[in-house]
Amino acid sequence: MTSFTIGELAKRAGVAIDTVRYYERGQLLAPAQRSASGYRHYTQTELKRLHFIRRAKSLGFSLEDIRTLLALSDNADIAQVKRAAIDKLADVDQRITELTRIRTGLQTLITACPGHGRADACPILNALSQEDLP
Amino acid sequence: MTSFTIGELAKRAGVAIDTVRYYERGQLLAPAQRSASGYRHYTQTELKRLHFIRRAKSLGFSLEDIRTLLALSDNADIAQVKRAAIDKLADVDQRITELTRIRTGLQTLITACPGHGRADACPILNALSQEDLP
DNA sequence: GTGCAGTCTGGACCCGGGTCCAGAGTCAAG
DNA sequence: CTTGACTCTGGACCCGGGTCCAGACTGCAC
Repeated sequence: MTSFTIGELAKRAGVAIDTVRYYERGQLLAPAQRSASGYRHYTQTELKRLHFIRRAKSLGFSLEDIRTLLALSDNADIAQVKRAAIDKLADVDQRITELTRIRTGLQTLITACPGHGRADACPILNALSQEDLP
Repeated sequence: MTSFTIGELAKRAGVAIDTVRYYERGQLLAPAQRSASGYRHYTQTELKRLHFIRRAKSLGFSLEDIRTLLALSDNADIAQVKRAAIDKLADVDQRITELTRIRTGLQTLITACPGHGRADACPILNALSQEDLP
């Protein structure tokens, strides 16, 4: 089985070497082996695992979330993996809803603001200085 | 005009006293006055401002973002206010777009996952292990 | 066998957003 | 006037998620 060094691994995954070691400290990713001299050696398995970590992170999972996902996937507990994903989706939906609400508010204010004239004619100033936003 | 102490303010806004002082250090919120002995005194105006800060924070704005939003209300130049609001709107749109991308990814995986059976039938685990990362 | 790139370790540092603490001063009830 | 709760300041510390050393060792090519 071909193996490669930490530099190779990092390069193939597009992350920094320090990040790989950081993940190792955080129990997310261990090298398949160590050489006699202490060099870390990785295989496709670890590369996939690292890809998994990066992919999950890009989907908004924290490293803590990912630790959990990895533990589940090591157990092949599909039901729990699906539940974790559903929870995360609910999270994301919540954030989108909130942002959409503020977006609407901002849009309304911008549309109503003439962009010139007296300060008390500016709905943006009025809304921010006096009112609770939604 | 009724005023209250930092403890009152913190309690009414549901934040820690230290957080109020932290916001003050970060130029987000200053007391209306200081007593002769140095005690901070706040009014409804500051309470509203603090509520605004917490709301904006809960929506995912950084304190830096919030500083900008709040600066709008201190600014007499309506054209500049409007421009800043438009910038902020673009920010919000960007966040929504990013979150929507994440949401779509998650939704697709969840829909395709049977939630039971063999691990290699779980698209969540499989997708997270793929090498064709976005 | 030497030179240079790569790797090792431990620890410091960064940023954002707080949180906690010590020691001193203040306010108000009893 | 005392006592207990509150507040003041400056600075240390925490967490997450890295990033960057220094100094020593290793591996490979020439």
